[in-house]
Amino acid sequence: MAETSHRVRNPWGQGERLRLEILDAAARLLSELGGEQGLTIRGVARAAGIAPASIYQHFADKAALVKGLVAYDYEQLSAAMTAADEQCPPEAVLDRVRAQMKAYCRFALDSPGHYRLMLNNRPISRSGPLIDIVTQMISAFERCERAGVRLRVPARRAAVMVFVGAHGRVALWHATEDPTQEPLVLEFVDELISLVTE
Amino acid sequence: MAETSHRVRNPWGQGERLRLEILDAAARLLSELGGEQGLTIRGVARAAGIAPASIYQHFADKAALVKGLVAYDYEQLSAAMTAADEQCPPEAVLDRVRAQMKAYCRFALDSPGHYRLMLNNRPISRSGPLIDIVTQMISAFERCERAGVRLRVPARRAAVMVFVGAHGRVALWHATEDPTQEPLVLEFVDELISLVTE
DNA sequence: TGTACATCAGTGAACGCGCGTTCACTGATGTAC
DNA sequence: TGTACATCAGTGAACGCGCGTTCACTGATGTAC
Repeated sequence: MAETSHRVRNPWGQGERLRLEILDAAARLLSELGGEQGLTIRGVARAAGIAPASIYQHFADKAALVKGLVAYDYEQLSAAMTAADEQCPPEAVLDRVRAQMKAYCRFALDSPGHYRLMLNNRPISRSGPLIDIVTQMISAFERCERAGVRLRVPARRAAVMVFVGAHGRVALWHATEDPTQEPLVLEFVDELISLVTE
Repeated sequence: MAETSHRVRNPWGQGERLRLEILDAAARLLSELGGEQGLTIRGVARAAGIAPASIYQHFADKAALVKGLVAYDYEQLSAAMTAADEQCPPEAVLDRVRAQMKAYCRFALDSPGHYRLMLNNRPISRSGPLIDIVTQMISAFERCERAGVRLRVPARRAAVMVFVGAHGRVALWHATEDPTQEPLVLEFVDELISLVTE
């Protein structure tokens, strides 16, 4: 655990680097622990190889650190979904919906601790990163409709149902962590999408 | 907080009563806090008006206390669903499905702390109280099929999709705790059911 | 060019707190003889 | 009937621990003159 050699401090004027090192260490810790309960200032400091007091130069308190970590995670998730979308041929509109939702699930499956943290910090008001993701899915379904795909419910409802269903599925998977069920989670997305389309 | 008068001890031979008093106090505490983080041995002892050490006469350790509380909660949830089922005329098969799922959601809406605790303690293996609930929903959908209700997917899949969707919806509601959205959660159940039926 | 000082990155040691758990105990109520 | 003892319900005080946070500090690197 303890570093054998001491950390070399960042060069003059580069103090901001430590902020990222701290977030990185916190992210690693959260992945290892799989939950918020062990995510402590002292633990992060140990993981980053610094003194606990050093964290306070970059984050006002523990809440600010967690908030920073959540924002950091939402960026990753959002980027992964966009990348999955762009991987598809632009005219394969339903595949683009599928790819984005599966990227969402992939993130949740690969980083359960992160996902739980993101969703347990009262993230939903009338706006916010999670709402942005839902909005993105709504757009994707509207694109389907414009391309002639028949939906059994309005695009907005379809997006919400698929998103909510996918969240329910990954949340239940988190409750088991049974690796053999992992492919079933992604199949569930296909089922959901085929239920809202004709 | 502190009791003004001292608790009167249970009569000779009735020591087991305290077990229930402890579970009751823990349940109350969990409702007030809305989360596991403040559910401590010392907190429960305070809420029950006893000394922390007294808890160890009935529970081996904190984990055993939490386990006891979860079992206690599953009994309540299961009973509520059965009661809702029996409230309906036996031949109103779809209403019975709706009533049971809505009772499930009611519990989750009214007792977020309890619901989260129940679902975050790795409750899902090949058997267990949550699986029993899903099985009960599968039976309810099979009953619908036998009564001539047309399902768009097999009864088993329909039950899983509705259950997973409902869980997703309440879990997202927990992330907001916006009371104005509470009726929407129950409407979502109707939407889910109408999606899997024709 | 030297030198005094400001600024920077980061730390060591301490604080008070609440936690889970243990252990020897207290005092009331039952039972054996 | 009394009395010694067992059993019961429950406790007080202490333990060691890890936590979040504070504060005065150290030592290196820059800047003003």
